[in-house]
Amino acid sequence: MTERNAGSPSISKSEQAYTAIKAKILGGEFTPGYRLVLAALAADLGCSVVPVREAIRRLEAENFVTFERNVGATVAGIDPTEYLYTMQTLSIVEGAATALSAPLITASDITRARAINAQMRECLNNFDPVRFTSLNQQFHSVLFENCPNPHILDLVHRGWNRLQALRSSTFSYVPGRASESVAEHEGLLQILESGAPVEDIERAARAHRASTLDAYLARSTPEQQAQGPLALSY
Amino acid sequence: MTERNAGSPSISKSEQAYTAIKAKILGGEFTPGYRLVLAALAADLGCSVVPVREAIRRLEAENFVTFERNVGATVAGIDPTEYLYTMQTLSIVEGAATALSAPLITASDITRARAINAQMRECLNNFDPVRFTSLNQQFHSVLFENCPNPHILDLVHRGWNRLQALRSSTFSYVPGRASESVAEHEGLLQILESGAPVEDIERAARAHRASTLDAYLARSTPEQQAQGPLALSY
DNA sequence: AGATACGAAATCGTATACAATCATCGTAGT
DNA sequence: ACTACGATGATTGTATACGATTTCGTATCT
Repeated sequence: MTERNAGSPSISKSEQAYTAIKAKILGGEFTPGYRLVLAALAADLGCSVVPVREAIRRLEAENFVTFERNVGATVAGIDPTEYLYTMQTLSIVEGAATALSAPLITASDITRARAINAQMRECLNNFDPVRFTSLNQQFHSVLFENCPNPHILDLVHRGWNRLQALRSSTFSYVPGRASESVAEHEGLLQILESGAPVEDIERAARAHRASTLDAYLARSTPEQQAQGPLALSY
Repeated sequence: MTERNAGSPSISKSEQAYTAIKAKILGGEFTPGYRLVLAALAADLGCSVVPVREAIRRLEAENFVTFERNVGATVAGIDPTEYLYTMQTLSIVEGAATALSAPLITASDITRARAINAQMRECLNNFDPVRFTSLNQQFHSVLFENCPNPHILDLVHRGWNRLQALRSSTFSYVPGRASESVAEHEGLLQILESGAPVEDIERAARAHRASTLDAYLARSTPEQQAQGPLALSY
């Protein structure tokens, strides 16, 4: 038997670099505007610059970094409107993913989601934002992971990643929003159980995200609020 | 004054490679399944393999090619369901982009779109698919280019690119669909002129794409038709 | 003092070289 | 005849080297 990867990498440096840099962006270690210097990253990762370049170009194509010729890469999303745009985009693709998943969802899925939401409710006392966010993602994953269209699912995942990057750097949590969110989750589950038409499910999923955005906007500057019709939930 | 780029490139080989390869994919020269060999591409482009690698990783992040470690890259989308998924995704993001553009659209935009649609109508005799497709893209551009959310706009553009790649390789045009399309365009314009609520506009934009998909499905195999609830237009 | 021109340091861009890995095909053994 | 195995060629993965470009500090001129 040909023993594959006997302790040796089998995972390319390029992949390692991609994962490591992305993790640092998502984790908030590299905040928006941070300058990504090839040589420094390479030294940090213990490899040469070539794999790092590849990783950065990939991250660029995923809109996690911006790149300028002969100048270099910086972590994207320094603009506060970025959060608005990301949330809006996510509301659309997540709404669609949830709607497309709905016909395929099982009773056991619903039970699982409800259990997660119960944990979120418990989590409201001694509020731990990290745990709450993780549970929130798990909850929504149950609702949209059945989506048969891989492209849409991919867009949803990218949106969540992007959101995580923005959250761990610039944007803070809105007090009181967490408990609202838990309540809305229960509403979503009931709509799903009732076998409502997909249109209603999409509308509800969108509205859920839109109200998170509204909660944020309510505390933000008038200029941001005047960004035009951003909600797109009916 | 420092003369910038005096005849010299100023555009990187990496960028050239990216553009060239993407163009060949979109143009149908590299059809789905085509094996992209680094050395061959590099020789073709007159550069070394490093820029080509970067270009390919970027194309991978945009889902134009699939990549396997130590094996290489192949042009993506060989699966016929790919067309369904792409159309569905596009119906969602384009619907949203059109709806978000609607409040910002001007009377002159409408006039311009109507002129383009008139050219499409003329084009129906002596049907030229390439010209028709180009006009079609121009028409829809007018309707969604005002979208204030750059992320969504980017997704729409990617969708159109992806569609073009699929069209120029595997999928053919559905006879008779073109004239239907022109008629639907006029309907869209009237809804926009009437100042209908964004919800209606989004619905109409989705439905327009959905009916193109339906026309395709009507001639395809039963297995594809049984792919589940793909329409998501109400 | 302010603006401009110059130069050095930092950084990116790409070619080349070589190691690592995988696919193919021929050969030996059953 | 068929399968297991090993050599060979093709292709990818990465390091290093060096040229190209930008940036920024400094000196010079007005």
